[in-house]
Amino acid sequence: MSNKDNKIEAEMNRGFLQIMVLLALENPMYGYMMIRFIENIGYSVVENTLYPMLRRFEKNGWISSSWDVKHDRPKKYYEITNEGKTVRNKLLRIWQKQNGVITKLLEEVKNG
Amino acid sequence: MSNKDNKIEAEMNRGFLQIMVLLALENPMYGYMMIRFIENIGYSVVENTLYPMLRRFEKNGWISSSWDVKHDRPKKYYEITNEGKTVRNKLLRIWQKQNGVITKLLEEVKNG
DNA sequence: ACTAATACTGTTTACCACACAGTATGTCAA
DNA sequence: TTGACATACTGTGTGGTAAACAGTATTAGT
Repeated sequence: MSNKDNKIEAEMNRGFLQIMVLLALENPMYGYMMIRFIENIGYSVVENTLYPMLRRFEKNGWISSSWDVKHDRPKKYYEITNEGKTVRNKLLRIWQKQNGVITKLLEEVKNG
Repeated sequence: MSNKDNKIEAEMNRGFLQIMVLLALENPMYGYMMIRFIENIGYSVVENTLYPMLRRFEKNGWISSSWDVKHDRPKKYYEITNEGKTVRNKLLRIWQKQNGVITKLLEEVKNG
């Protein structure tokens, strides 16, 4: 059951995580930093989800990266591109539409 | 590109569609009826997404079904179960949490 | 020296949205 | 009366992604 619950949450993360990451990368950030950033705002992502996602987004041209090798360990900073912003806005519009549908249906459920 | 966009929307539907269907099935409905119902509230699902989903949910015990063979074509009516309502509420809590995160991040983006 | 935190890469699995394909009945206009 | 369209469902295959599992290497604290 806890197993099935994890599956549910994984499904819920699809779509949402993409928006969250694209919004977060309005400010440059590297992977590990983002994991903690996300925890600070009350959510969580695991490494094995976030890192492949960042590589995928870069491949898509939605974000760009640059290595910071000046301070201690090398850090790969990512930042959203203009194309990424376009995608982000598109995703946000879909999200808001979906949120409207949910709100509407919820009201109907409440009002019997 | 339009191809990639479709993929994005497919991803956005994961999670959301589950909530929408579980909310809609507060009132008994059969598949085809739900497709039109969803269109009426300003969204859309294709048959090949909805029908397998309904079968899956029934297998999970989230919804139950019964055939209506009295009127013209046979219709498979589905309805949410108590277990389904528990799942639905869980999904809604996740959705609202995610919505909170997005709202928060959006404000930060707007405020520079 | 050892442990934990930091910061990343690589491979594999399970699941799902949707495309593609098919079956069968009911309705209505030319 | 036939042919198109709506209704109502089932079945199979594909591609993309979250997350499990696994590994590498550096730095900080004890």
